[in-house]
Amino acid sequence: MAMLGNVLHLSPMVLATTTTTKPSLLNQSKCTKATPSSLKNCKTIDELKMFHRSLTKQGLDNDVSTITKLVARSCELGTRESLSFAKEVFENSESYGTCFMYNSLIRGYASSGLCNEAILLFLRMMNSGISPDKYTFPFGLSACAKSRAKGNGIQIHGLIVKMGYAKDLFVQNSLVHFYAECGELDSARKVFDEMSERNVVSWTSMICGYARRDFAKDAVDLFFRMVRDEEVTPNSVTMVCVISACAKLEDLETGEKVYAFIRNSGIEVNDLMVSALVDMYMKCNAIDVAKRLFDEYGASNLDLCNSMASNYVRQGLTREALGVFNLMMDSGVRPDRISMLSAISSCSQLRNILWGKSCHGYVLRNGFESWDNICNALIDMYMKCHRQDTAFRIFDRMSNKTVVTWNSIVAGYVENGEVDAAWETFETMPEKNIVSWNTIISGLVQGSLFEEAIEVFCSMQSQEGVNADGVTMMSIASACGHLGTLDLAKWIYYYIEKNGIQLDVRLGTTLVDMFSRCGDPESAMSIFNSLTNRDVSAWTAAIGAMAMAGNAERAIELFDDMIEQGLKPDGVAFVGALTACSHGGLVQQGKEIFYSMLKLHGVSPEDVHYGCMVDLLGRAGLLEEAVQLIEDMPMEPNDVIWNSLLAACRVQGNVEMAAYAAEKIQVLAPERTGSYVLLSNVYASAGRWNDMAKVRLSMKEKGLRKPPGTSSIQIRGKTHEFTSGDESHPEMPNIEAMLDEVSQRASHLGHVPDLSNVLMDVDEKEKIFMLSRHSEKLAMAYGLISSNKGTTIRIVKNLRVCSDCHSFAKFASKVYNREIILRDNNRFHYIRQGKCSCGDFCLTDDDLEVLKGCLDLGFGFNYDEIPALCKTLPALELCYSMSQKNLDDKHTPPLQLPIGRSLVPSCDNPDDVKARLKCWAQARRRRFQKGIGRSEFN
DNA sequence: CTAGGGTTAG
Repeated sequence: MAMLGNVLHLSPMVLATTTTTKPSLLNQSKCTKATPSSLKNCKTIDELKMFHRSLTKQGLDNDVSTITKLVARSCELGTRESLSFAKEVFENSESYGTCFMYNSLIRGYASSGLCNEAILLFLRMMNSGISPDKYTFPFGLSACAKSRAKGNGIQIHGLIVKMGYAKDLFVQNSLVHFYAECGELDSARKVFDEMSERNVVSWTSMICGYARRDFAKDAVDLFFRMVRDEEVTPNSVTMVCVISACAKLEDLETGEKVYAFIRNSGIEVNDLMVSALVDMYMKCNAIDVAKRLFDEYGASNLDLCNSMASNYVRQGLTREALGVFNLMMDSGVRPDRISMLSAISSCSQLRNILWGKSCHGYVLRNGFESWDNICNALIDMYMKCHRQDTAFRIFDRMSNKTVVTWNSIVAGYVENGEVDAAWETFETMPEKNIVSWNTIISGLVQGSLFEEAIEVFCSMQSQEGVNADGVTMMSIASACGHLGTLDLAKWIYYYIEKNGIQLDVRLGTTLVDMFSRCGDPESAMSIFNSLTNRDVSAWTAAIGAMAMAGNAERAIELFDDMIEQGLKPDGVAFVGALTACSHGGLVQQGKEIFYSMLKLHGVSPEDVHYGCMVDLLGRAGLLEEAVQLIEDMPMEPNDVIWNSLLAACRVQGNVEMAAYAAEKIQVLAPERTGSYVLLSNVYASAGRWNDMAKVRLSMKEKGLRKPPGTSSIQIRGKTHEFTSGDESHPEMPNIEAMLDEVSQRASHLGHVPDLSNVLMDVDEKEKIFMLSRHSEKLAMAYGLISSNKGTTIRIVKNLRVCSDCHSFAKFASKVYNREIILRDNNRFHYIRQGKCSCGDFCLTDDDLEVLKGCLDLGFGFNYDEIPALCKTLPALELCYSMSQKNLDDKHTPPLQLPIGRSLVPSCDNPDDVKARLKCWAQARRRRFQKGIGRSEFN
């Protein structure tokens, strides 16, 4: 990613020799006599500074060899301060201008991860007329390899050939390493194959190249070729690479073989190898073996601790990770920045802001904040702990500038002779990279701040040098799915294609989910069909898409296909299948799937699965069975389960059971407002106004309020959000006119407003008005007037859509010939031609017979108020056509019967409703037989 | 010259 300008065309200004800066003041009294050999004892930057001071005092500061070692030592410490000091010493001694000095600093910068600076130095050296030696190229290439500066590395390769170093073994080795690191394994292999002579390093570089990319198998193969066929003796570095390849492959067998090889060949097991072995055992899930090794080699090995801790974090064993961390501190090992990454990540997973902050403090005290990955980990931690402001502060302080921008800024400073400023430019906060942006965006998505996430994504677009990757798009697609905006979904898909972002299974799965949540199951399925290597989550997303679209049969087919393909369904997949059954009213299949979970697939049903079953049985009117299931649950039923039962009671109109369920919820989750609202709905439907008032009063006493319902609709890229009774929209007069028109036409078709949806103690007229101003109605009316004729209207609602608005949508779809897709917090409603895909409030053929009779007797009805009878789709259309005919027939106008609240308000038992309706149906048949009545129903 | 462990997603 770091691409500096063309080596040969770099502005000479950048390369201008800089003047000296003054060394910082030091505590002179503490100076001891410095000799080149005492350098080894310098462990801190202060000691190094003291050493330098002492050198200067003794007049030894022009000993090139010592100065170079000092520079190298200082670089090794790897803090900003130490590198700055190294640079200072370097600038002071530049009069010596040796190749050796340059080599040392280039290497220092490269090994500290400051590759851009290293490359700049390399370029500066090339342009200053100092001839490089065979060491300069490897150092320069190492910097290019680390920062993946492919272009610069290729240019250096050109220079190598031009200057006649192409046959040098060391240089060739570096080229192999560079190409492998940049993912150009073919080029690396070409250099490797053409070498006339190879040493361990050549082999190791190539093996490591394979191991680091996704060719771990090739790495292992090459290793065995090296030791068996070529009889080259590996060293510890080779072994570390091979072990890590086994770790990647999660191949314990080969790993153990390699370990045996090490013991037989007498290679000394060093700390790094132990770390690699521990890592390998951890990744192969042999935690106990890893732990044994860890205990054996002790906690004083920093690398080993880091390896152990990071593996614990990866497996979500955060407490164990922090335990390792504490152990380190106890044994006096100072955690480095790699340790801190694990530590911060643990705090982030634990959402422990207190420990997180103390990690941040440690980071600041040690100067680790100059590393981008440390900053990114901190941003993640603060985001997950809901300290968005702090996260953003760190994020904003990170540099926006790319290397190219840096180059020109530095050039400008150098031109004006502002050398300090030029170097300071490199000492700003680390560059914001794609991970930083991804961390912020995903943090916002996880905090349900979806619009904000998309906003940040948009501002990222204007950042030069930062390009969205698969991870970015997963977060953005997830945000889009929550917002339900199809236009955005389409744009996201287009964006991914246009920018050539690799569509792997994970991203593909997110897109399937996104399209299905945006009400476009066709696109969801076409993406699913295009995916190769589908895993269980991909299938689950497709099952969910079909379930949400109301196509339960297809969902179950997919579920069966998945099993047939040999994939093992997991808990989430079962939730998808059971939800499909529940929404499609497939009681028998749902039961079969539920009971097959443990028996056939070895997946223990969790509370969510019981919730699905309660939902399934409840919707089908099998309340007793649902209660029985709850009682048989092996775990304590939670509030979600009771809420499923309560919702079923609402549909079935079972007051007593509703009250029982609500009571349970109020104990388990007193803050759950929805249960009060549902219960008061049940009472209202049953006409038990006193009980309803009591529920509302107790809500008030507890200070609970029904969250405001909001509905949004996108018109020409702009989102319009409505709340209930909201009159702020500029087009309100037109919206109101439209609302009146729809409700008038609906009432002509026999629709009676379902006032039980109004939980207010007001008179009937007021109720009718309040009902007519529900947010989803406002959004629909606005959609009808402001979008083109015949286009689909898409609404997203935060709460569950009320039954009256559901009816309203069906009438509107029929009358205005519009497809309406309504998404609420429960499911999707695809409404076309007066019918809805959701499966609720729809009738079976059997029920239809009953309803025909009902109509025939002159009862108008409210589609949504026929509980227990409502299952299938085609029925609704028939009902519609019947009521249409009813309307046309002057002799049987729609009757205004006491059905506003419920068809049979006093009746708690759905079977009674059914029985009564059946009587009517029989009456109708008798009339037909006598030749009275209308024959078009046959 | 070559080296394990590292941040973001679900």
